[in-house]
Amino acid sequence: MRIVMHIDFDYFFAQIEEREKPWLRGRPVVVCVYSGRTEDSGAVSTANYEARRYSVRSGMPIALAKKRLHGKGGIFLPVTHALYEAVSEKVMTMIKRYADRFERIGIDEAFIEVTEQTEGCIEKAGDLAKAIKEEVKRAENLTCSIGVGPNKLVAKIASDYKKPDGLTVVTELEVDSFLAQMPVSKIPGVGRKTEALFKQLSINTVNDLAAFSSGRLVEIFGKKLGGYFYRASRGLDDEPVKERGEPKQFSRIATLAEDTLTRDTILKTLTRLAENLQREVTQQGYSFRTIGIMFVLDDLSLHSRSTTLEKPPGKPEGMIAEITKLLDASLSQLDRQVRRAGVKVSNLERVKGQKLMQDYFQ
DNA sequence: GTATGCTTTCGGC
DNA sequence: TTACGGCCGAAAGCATAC
Repeated sequence: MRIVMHIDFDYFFAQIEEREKPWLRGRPVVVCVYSGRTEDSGAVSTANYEARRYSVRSGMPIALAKKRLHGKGGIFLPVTHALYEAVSEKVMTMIKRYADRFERIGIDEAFIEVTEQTEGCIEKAGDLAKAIKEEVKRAENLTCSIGVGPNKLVAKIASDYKKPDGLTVVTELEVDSFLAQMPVSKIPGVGRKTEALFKQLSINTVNDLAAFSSGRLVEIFGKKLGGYFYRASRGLDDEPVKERGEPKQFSRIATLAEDTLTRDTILKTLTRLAENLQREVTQQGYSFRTIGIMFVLDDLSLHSRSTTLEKPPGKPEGMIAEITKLLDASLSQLDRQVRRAGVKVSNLERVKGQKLMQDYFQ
């Protein structure tokens, strides 16, 4: 049997800010992405648990978070992404040393497979999880929550079970009873929409879901997703823990000073983003064949359009020319004003002769 | 009928 | 009363090739 661990750092950005500024401890701390449009426009990235007590959540408008924390001594800070990246790099390197295999999921999460070094012994895995938590606390003064289970699915649900600073170990024998009474929304991939659909079908708990036949689920959700739900409700999952490969896309998006449909205004922003993006992608040693633009309209709906070229655009001007074409094609279709504009490149290929970043550290 | 590739949308962090 | 980021990967939806 496999043993997999999911490690999730608690309110990562806000925790790092607290660590850097200890006087913030005990107060509601809200880390924000300010869009620059008005004083408070933007969204909440992360909030610490004091702020969450007042129902401040990731993704909510900053103005709403301020309202919820009115008179509560809330601290609002802008994101300092370079700092979080640097901290992430350190803790991930630390965690990797404990792993047979390591898979980083975003900036503050990772799966590790530990089957071999624990010889499949779940008690050893629990001790290992404790050791990881202690080292992370000692070396970086950060807490995390860890779930241990027979696969990625169970480990992920387990890490969410007790937080912050939690540790939940689920043995193979315990999987069914652990999952049975969970709300279906705890299953990764079940978001607001799927949850609502489940509710219509009187599926509220994982147990309810497990009572559905595989055929019925496939009918409703299709072969892939239906099959996934069928297996997930039984705690079954054989996704391997695998190193993250090469990146698949790069993008930049920005909020415009005001909603608009003026071609020139939008093109200026797209051009700036494209130049910035191209610099980054080139520096990282990639070329790209697919170029896309995307818009968030004034009702927050999404619109995007992309094109794939025969070969990578040689110079920035080539990229800008494509973006201009895409913009003109889009503008004739848009019936709402543009709030945010972005550029995306994909279909990446490593440029030969380019040194990998990691080669510099040998 | 199935595999493959491209574009657009969705959802997580 | 309303309020609203910046990324990423993957799914969905579609067309085409075999």
